Amino acid sequence: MVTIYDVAARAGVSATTVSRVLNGAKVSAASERLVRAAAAELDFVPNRTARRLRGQHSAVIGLIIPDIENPFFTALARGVENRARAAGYSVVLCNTDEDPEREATYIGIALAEHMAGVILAPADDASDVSRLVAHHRPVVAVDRSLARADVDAVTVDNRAGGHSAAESLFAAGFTRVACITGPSSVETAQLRMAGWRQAAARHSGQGYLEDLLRYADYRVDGGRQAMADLLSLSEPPDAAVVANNLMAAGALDALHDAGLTPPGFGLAVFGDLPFASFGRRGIRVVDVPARELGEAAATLLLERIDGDAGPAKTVVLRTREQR
Amino acid sequence: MVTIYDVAARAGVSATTVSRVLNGAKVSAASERLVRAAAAELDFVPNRTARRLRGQHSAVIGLIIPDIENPFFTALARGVENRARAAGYSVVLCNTDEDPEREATYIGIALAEHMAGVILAPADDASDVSRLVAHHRPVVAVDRSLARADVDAVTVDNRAGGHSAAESLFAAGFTRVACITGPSSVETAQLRMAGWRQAAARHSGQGYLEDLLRYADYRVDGGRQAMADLLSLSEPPDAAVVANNLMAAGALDALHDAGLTPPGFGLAVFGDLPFASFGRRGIRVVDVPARELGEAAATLLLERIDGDAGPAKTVVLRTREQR
DNA sequence: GTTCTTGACGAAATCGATTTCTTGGACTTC
DNA sequence: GAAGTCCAAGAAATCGATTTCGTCAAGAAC
Repeated sequence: MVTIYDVAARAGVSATTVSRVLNGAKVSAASERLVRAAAAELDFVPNRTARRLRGQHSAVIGLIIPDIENPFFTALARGVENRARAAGYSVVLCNTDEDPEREATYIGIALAEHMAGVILAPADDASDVSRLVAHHRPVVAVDRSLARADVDAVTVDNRAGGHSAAESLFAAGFTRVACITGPSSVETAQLRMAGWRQAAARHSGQGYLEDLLRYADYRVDGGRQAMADLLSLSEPPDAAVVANNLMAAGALDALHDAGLTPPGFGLAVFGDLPFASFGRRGIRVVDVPARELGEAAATLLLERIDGDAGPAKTVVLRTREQR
Repeated sequence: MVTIYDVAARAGVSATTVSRVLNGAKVSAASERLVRAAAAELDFVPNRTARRLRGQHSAVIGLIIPDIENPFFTALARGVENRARAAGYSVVLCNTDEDPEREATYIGIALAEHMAGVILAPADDASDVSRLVAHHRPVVAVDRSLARADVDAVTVDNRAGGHSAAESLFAAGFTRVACITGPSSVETAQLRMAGWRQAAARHSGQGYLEDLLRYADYRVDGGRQAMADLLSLSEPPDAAVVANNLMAAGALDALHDAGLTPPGFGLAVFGDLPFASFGRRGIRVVDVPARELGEAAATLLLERIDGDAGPAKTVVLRTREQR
């Protein structure tokens, strides 16, 4: 292992001088040349661990997401990374698999690693960031807010999105518009459903509302089963609002099995279906700006890292209906 | 910041004893109780930075991938993570966007952070891991091998996969089987194409081979354009082997525009098309075991970290044709 | 010529946990 | 009861970079 002492010895100066060269402090041109030459010859790599121990800060941001295989979260990660990189920070991605225990583990790691801050897409309402808050480590919640903690958050207007999705299906002439939403313990699932419910109640009264509502799990298989179940009703729906991209893939599969396809059967989906443009024709997509969510969260976090101590903010981004 | 000295003072013991309790060394039951109580009361979190500086090793594995939005690589990441977690390591995901410069930056970070090892899905043939090798840091290449470096690698039998994909299309009665492959500078693109070429030459002579071969960029738009281009030939193909999942999504789109769909038009694809099962019907998928690739790479890396100093190995996983 | 300023640079303290080396007391053994 | 053994636990060194403080010499000011 090459240390600054090795470099110093080789250059015939002190470790202090080497450190100064590395960090751009004032040093004579001659010393600087000697040090740079010695560092290059020895292929010296400064030890970040030592630097961090001394400096007490880390230039690393932790990003904790529930499902790395969901394109929504990878797009979000991309947004975080873009913004963080521009500010000189690296991003460490942690995948919890929707498991609160793994989430807690990663929060512990973020603490112990002295990461500059954490962006968390909470697994569910029970997510506990109190340890981060107690240690004054900046936190931003993204996608879902944390009801129980007073931290910054970035979300989208889920209710409005659900409402306009349902409205546009009614406007297109569909009359029995169902809803497949996520787990009832998840905020986004509740809000998107609430938007649908409001539109559906207006257009067709309270009558069939509960019949056409299904809570699933935000996964492909859950969407498939929910749609199959809806189609088996004696009076099946002729359209549906689906609350996320994965369930929509499953729902499409179930429709296909029943010989139905959009736009014959009306379908409005929260979030894009990447790599599926060929199968997406005729579907109404409520665009959830994943990358922008990530960018906004990173911006908030960087402000906190820079010392902003104001009260917690929530940023709400607009959803937009495509086609 | 709470340190072990604070805990020690509170418990009325020395820092040494606190450290021993934390690391499971022999300590009297009474001391252990005191220390644990004090640590809990103070919400003590051991500083990993200090621990790492002293211990000289980090329990963090770097995983460098070219495109975090490609499900192939996220599945691979999942495999790495599973294996690494089981062995007590954390995984840090780094996304290079196919940019060799960003790749070099992350390799530098891996060095400076003293990560235990690095798993690299190389951006292209020019990837330079010589700095890692020079510092004796374990490296495993995955998906693509590194011709110029003598390091462990995990790949799939790309040539055999390309061959059997083409063969199965011929066997199904198609006669003009095209190939859309990746950049000519990328090993997997060359090998998959070579497998197709071998089968195509046998079934139909050398005649039209070059007419039906297109080099694209492993991205959705590239696949769309290549397929559109092939379909505009005076004698268009009736089937195609597509060398990765993203290009296949684009190709399907182009087919759809031309009013063609599998299985009427034969399509064999390397890699799965997640979230697109509804549109995948009739497509032959050459299953690239992404997760298993990641697991195998992690296994190799962990062996190296544990001190295995044998000569470089290459592990080749079998592809499997689905349906 | 003496005092003051300025600038370059080195010695040593520091960050927090681990580890080696010691110490002191309890317990055996003959 | 003296010598030897064992064990818990503390003092201090250690990891590698940064930073404070101090030194020394060259040039400025009077």
